[in-house]
Amino acid sequence: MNIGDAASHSGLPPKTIRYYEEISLLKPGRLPNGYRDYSQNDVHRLKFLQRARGLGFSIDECRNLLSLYDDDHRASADVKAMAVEKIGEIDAKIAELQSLRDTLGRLAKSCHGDNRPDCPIIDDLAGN
Amino acid sequence: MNIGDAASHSGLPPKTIRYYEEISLLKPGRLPNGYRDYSQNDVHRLKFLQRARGLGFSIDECRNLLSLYDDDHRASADVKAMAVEKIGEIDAKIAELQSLRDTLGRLAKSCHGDNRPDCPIIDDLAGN
DNA sequence: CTTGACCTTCCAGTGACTGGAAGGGCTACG
DNA sequence: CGTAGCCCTTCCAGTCACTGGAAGGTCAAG
Repeated sequence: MNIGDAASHSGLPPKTIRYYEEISLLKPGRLPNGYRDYSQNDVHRLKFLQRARGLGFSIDECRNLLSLYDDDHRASADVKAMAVEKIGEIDAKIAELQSLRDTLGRLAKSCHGDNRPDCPIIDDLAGN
Repeated sequence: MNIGDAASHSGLPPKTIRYYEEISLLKPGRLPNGYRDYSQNDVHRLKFLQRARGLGFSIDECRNLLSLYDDDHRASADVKAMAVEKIGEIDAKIAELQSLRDTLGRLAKSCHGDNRPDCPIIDDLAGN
């Protein structure tokens, strides 16, 4: 299967797929004309990567997940530990964004938002 | 004021301050020995940038905010519009993370997390 | 005079792609 | 057989917002 087909089957752009190969996340075969040739297994890996990236795992984490995926004897606890840690990170990020949102919301609410120049948002940013 | 003092007053590392100068967010004076010399106004701009970046504004948005900050006659509506747009982006990001969190939480909960190899998290990533 | 902290510039790397140029391959149509 | 148009290849550069490090100049204290 050509890279274009692998792209449409996996939901990843060709550029990204080549990049994943460059950083050794998969190694498709090659046809005599030099074109990459993707097997069903390669496409599975690509879909796996697409989902894991979509869930917020970094490339390095994906590499770990793939090696767990490849290892039939791994303990599910290893995978669960990664998921739980990632959940913690996501929760922290949500809390941080929530606090930003609250601050900005408060500022926006206190700003009359008309043609006059005085603006509590700018005042706050300026430290007043 | 030296860059080190500007750094401690603004809460930004010297490297970042030099970078901000490189991308024309401020232009401190120079002493005869070549050292950068930061005025009170420069330090205000740096603090302003530190707060705005902390609120999640991009560098380009900060550039806009600074030009609004510099313009005594700008309408507060202009600033409010940026804040409101940013709030929308933050809300969207929070919703996205929340959905990731829910998915991961569901997967982690369904995984027994023991020494056995079968793992619903990996199965889900693999598309099963 | 030396030590150590500070400053300077410049170059390179991060993460995860993305865009574009230059060139070769493949298929269909006239 | 030529060519048009799409797909493929590699390689280089750019993104964003810094960050690290090397090589060297400056300054104050002891």
